[in-house]
Amino acid sequence: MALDTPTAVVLEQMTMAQQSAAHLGELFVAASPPMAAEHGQALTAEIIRCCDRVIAAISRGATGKKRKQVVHGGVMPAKRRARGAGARQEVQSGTTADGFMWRKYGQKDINGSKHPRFYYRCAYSGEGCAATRRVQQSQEDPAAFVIAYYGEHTCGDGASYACQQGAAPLPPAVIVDSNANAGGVVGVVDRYQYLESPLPLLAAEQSTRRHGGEDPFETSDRRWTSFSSSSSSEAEPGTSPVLEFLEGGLGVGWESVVNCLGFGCDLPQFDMLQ
DNA sequence: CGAATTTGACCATG
DNA sequence: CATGGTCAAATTCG
Repeated sequence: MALDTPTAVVLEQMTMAQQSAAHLGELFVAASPPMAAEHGQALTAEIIRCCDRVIAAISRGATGKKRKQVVHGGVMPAKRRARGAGARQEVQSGTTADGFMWRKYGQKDINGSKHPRFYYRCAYSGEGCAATRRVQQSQEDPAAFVIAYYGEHTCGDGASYACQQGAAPLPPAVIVDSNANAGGVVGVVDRYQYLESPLPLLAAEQSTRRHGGEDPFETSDRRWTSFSSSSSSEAEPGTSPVLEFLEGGLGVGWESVVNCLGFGCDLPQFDMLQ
């Protein structure tokens, strides 16, 4: 495990922070004064975005040493991602829904792999958003998808992304260190119960389920109910789930992140964080 | 009928 | 030259 390197710790903690914020955002959905709910969701979206930038910056720094710099003659191209270029983040998840709107632009059978690989770009790529992701059904666990994220969403205005549908309902995920040789697991984030997806199934999942004979999804008990009808939105009388969550320290060890930063791990340019 | 997906071709990379 | 990532015409979907 690479958890003993400062960079890995920061990456893991920031990812946990993202998921915590996403969870908090869901609690705000059910918050009693609609005004507070709105502000709460905006704030959690902001937190998620900040974490996203930190992860991106750190990942860039970590991979930059190994990645070959392709120098183009001054023109923009950079269209095609270098083969095997490291993902900004790689997660293993039970669903391909991550709160963002993606448009599929390709599918490919991969040589050693039993399942095809799907290529998505941000639904707002037309507006210049460069975010991209690659989804592949896991070999060992056919019920899981390995999702690699590339690029960053640029379709946002600071509080939220145009392509983001509320707080990201991040499912339990295994965060994989894409910089490690054999895709070493950096950390396991399974602190939350399985969250229902507010989104319609994406094409990859739909087609997988449709044609499935021994398809994992056909036999799965998982139910995909609407987000708003989730029973978890009913708060116990007298207690606020939002407050409970906050009192629990956001569920994230911020100290370890701060400590890590304080001990001077070689973080990349922070001006990129804006 | 417009929008999203599918699918085979194209092409960069190693 | 094989492989993986992207393009774009054809097709399907809502």
